[in-house]
Amino acid sequence: VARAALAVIDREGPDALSMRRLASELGVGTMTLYGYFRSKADLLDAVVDEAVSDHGPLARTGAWRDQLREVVLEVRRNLLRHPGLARLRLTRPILRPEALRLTEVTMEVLGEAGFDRREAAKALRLLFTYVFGFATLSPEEGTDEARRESRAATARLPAADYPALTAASEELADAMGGEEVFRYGLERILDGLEATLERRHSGRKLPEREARGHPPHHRDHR
Amino acid sequence: VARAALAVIDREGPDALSMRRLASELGVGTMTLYGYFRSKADLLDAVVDEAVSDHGPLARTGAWRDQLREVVLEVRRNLLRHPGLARLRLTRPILRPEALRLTEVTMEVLGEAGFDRREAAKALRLLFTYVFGFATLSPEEGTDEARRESRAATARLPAADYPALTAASEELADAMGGEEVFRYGLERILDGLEATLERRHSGRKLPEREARGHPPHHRDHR
DNA sequence: ACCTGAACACCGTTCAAGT
DNA sequence: ACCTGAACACCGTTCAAGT
Repeated sequence: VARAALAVIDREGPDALSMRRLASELGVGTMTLYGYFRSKADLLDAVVDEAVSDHGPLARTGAWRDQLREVVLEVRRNLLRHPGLARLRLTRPILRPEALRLTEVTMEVLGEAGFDRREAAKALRLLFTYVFGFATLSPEEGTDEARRESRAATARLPAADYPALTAASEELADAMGGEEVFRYGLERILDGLEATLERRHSGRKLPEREARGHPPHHRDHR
Repeated sequence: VARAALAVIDREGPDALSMRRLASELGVGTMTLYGYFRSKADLLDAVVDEAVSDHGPLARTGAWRDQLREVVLEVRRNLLRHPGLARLRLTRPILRPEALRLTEVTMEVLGEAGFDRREAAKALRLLFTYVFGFATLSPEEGTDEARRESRAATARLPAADYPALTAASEELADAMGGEEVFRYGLERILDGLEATLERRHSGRKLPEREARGHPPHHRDHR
């Protein structure tokens, strides 16, 4: 039942999915669907679950950095498989056991790498925020148009007031999406996690202020 | 005109804004709005522009890392000022000159730090993906509920199959949102950018494969 | 010209009536 | 019990008629 809804979304986008549309697609009365799902939100939850559950097994070999990359790329592949769902998933947290396998593996890897539970949870959030954010901010299907719009917008700017943007017009358009841009950001995040870990291993702990979430040298503007 | 729409969204959320609703709010006929905007999408563009334009001036002092943090926090403050708009902004690229001031400053800072244009564009994308992703994935208003749901979900899991998640149940709930979690991720990203820069300064260039977007040791699974 | 009510083609959901 | 058509309270937008 949810699979039919997923098919509609994959084919025509999430806006095309209506209860009436889906019902006629299935050859039943509209209200019949309410026998299976209490509301449309319920139905969408089921669709997301359906889509999330079909990820492959994860090879747990190699250094922690390689394993983290593997898990993030698996999440990304999952998101790209059903592009129309990325935005829906932003507001529907991952809660089902099958989907939490990826979270579990990530937490295990982070733990083995040397992060304590508190930091591992935050590192996990960073990684997932990035994959989900990138998938919705830079959807694969919209990249070409985003590039055109970016180029047009930077071309219109007065070079005197916007020297950096006009000079980097082409590079900015390129960076509107695509696998290479995604990979660059991911490696930087992994670099960042590695740096914290090295700092810890070398005996130097984080300064107390930052450990509490106050980055050094930061003046609060409120 | 757009300001009235923004007020409705701020007050009752983006779903409450309809052409009919806004028209009656303004005491005019529904179709009068179509004299100002060609469609609802047009109206929403104007609303986003309205909201984006009200950011303060940026102090450009300090090390590049501090400046980048400042700019990212300014974008975040902007997003938090109109929480209902975060999701809308995901699909509406920043194109208006005023909004591009922040982009310009970011590119300038990255350039002065030592990134070439190509890399600066990708670093910019990473930073913006993170703020926007965090704002939509972990909205301030939804954090409490997300924490409850997270706790409930991890509590339901069999500890034998999910050792890391059940052990870190509390930490994971804490990491569902909030300023400290945001800051942690931001500092990691800045660490990552710093690491690339240091690698470059020390004369060691990125290995050719990674420079082209192929991270080292990665086996493509497709 | 400018504004707008009626109408059209849709929604999600409630409710009561069908089998 | 299970299914569902009609109805309700909404949408965005077109079109033609009002001033």
